[in-house]
Amino acid sequence: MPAEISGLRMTRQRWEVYRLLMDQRDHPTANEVFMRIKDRLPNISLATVYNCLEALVQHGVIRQVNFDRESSRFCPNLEEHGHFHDKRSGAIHDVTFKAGVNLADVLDLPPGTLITDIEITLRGELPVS
Amino acid sequence: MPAEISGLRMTRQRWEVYRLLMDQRDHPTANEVFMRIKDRLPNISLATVYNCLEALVQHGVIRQVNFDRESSRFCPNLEEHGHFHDKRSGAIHDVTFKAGVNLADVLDLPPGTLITDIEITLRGELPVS
DNA sequence: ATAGAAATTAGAATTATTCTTGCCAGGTCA
DNA sequence: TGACCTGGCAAGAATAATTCTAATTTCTAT
Repeated sequence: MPAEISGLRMTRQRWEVYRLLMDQRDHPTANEVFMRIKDRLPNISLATVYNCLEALVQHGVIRQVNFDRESSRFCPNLEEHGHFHDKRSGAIHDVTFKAGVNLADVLDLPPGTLITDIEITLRGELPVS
Repeated sequence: MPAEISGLRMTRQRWEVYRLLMDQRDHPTANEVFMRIKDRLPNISLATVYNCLEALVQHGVIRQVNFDRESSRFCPNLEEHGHFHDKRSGAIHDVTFKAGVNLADVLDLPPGTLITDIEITLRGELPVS
């Protein structure tokens, strides 16, 4: 376990939460993290899971993703990307832009606008394949 | 008051909620709608405001907008657009695409994907002007 | 007018998240 | 080494937005 990540001091709990997200990149909720992590940390509390996730988000190590008013989900992908929610399976997939596209370029914003954060959410159905 | 809008039967309460949103297009929350509407309907309940907003959303007459896990906000603009949240003023502004841009075209999605809904949220600061 | 359906109301219930408090571990400095 | 001190953790209480429930009122169609 590294001493810190992006300036955030690692603890056993933070490290396990982080590893879990890196290993299972299916955008779990705080509660799902809590349930999955019990194997390794049987005594961890839900509040600690929330604390760890918040600390990781605040240090830019993971991202928090919201769909409507559902429980927040967490994502270790730091590349600029959006999220596609497949109604059929319920799964959430990362979506990237086609090469060369800069989202700020296709939006009509007053010149000089400073954008600090962009969030893109899609809902629909993947092809049956 | 029309008998219905988009197939939704109008009632006094629904009509006033709808008018309020059309007149004050600043993306109020359910609670803000509730407080503002008391002038006209002193006996309306918050539950009714929620019911009316839900009915209007479900019939596609208005849109529900979420920022992170804050209270939902409501928007009468049915054009395809995103929302920019100005950190300086706290205000929310509608953002449209530049002419000729189709968002689905700039995203990397498996061919055949059916998109039913797109949501774009920006955060940042407008120029001081 | 009247029966049945739908909408409204008030308040209770729910749920995700945050807060509070006490405790414990690990690092620091003498 | 040993007392201290800071920060993190655990457990459960508290919060806030929203939804649900049950009872009443209003509509609609006959």
